[in-house]
Amino acid sequence: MAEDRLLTKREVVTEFRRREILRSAQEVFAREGFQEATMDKIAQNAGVSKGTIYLYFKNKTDLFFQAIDERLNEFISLIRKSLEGDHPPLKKIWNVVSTQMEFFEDHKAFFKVCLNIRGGLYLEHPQEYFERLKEKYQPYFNEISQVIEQGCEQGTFCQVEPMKAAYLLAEMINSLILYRIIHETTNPVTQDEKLIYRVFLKGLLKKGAE
Amino acid sequence: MAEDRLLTKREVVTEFRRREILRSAQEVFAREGFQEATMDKIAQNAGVSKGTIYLYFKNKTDLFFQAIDERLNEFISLIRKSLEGDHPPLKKIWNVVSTQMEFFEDHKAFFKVCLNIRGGLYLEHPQEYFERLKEKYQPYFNEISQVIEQGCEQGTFCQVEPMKAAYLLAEMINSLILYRIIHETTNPVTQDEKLIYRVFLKGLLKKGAE
DNA sequence: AGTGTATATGACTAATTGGTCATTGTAATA
DNA sequence: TATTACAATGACCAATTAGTCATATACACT
Repeated sequence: MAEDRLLTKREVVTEFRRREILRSAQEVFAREGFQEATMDKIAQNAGVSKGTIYLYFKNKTDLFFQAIDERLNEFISLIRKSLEGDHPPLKKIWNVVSTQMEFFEDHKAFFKVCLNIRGGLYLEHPQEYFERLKEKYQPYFNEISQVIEQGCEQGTFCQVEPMKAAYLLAEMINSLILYRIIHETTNPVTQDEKLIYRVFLKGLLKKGAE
Repeated sequence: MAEDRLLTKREVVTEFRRREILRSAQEVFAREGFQEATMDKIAQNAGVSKGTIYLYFKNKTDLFFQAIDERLNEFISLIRKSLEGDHPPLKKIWNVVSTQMEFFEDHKAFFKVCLNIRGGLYLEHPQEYFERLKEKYQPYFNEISQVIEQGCEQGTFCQVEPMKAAYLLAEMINSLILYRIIHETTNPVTQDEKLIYRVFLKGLLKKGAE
């Protein structure tokens, strides 16, 4: 922003509205899924009228993906942060596992939506939106796959396609989240983190390497 | 069936219709997802009129879940078969991996739908349907978890919660299927199978065990 | 062949809901 | 305070579609 004059009241309200609608949308979509979440419900939940939503968002699909987008940004930046610095691959993998587990634990409702749309498997939306999501996810997989590649080069891990291994890891984490949701587990996630860490890493470890 | 007299023409047609509608539904749901698949499309695709569908199925949701149910039966029975006989856990795990990979490879479209509804994460359907699906999946997880338990007892695997490990394995397989769908891979699945087998098993193997 | 019964049809209905727009309200500015 | 420009509203419209039902058709049985 070039100017940093005080915002007028109108600008403040505008920004507030936008965020309030997004927040409401995240809530309702997470609770009811895309189809059942009507614009009226979202509007009411946000304390605005339906027409107002259309001043801020092009249409329902647009609102849906912007709602997801916001959370996804948060997630990606957390992962990024957990990979900062110069640590050995083993340590970094551990960071990914625990960061993701804890984020999803904190946002179970969001996660439900996310699982449904990941990979563009959730039909009934224009392809382009999925393309954008895929791009958005890309850095996540890239970073993990880089870590794995490092491990390979250093001789810690045995030879694997790093990108595939990254997918493996991501879904191993998802699987235990799923388990927790289905079985309504509320135990601390620590044990699950350790399980993944151990299986994944021992699976990749080169004989003799530590 | 107590009697095995010849079926009348009417009974033959009736059975044929039912199967044809189911097949059509599987096709359209897989291609378009639940919402976009209209009863008219399914009817047209099956070569019957819309009203006819309602003679065989209660409503759209019912048709949807019956369509899934049929395929799921097929899948479960394949897995069952692959676990028959008295083989060591390592061999059995291998059988699960390759059976599932190949089944999903042959039914990618179905798999898309399945991923979306697994675990009841696909909202906008009555809960009871998910409960039934969950039950249906249960034997799959049970069998795998038994194999793992065996491995633990025999001292091949290290101590893990067998059910969680079963979830892990299932999702590891899913992850590579997902990878194949997203990247439109058509390579033979063999390599992917080996990757899973190796990571999962080496991850579980007890030190010193083979 | 004739008759009764079960099945098939598709025009129609009712309900839902995304999106619009004329009207009303409100903040910024002179 | 008066004026203007923009924001908010919600009744309304158009489109979609699951499900129905009166009518038509085809089969089974005598």
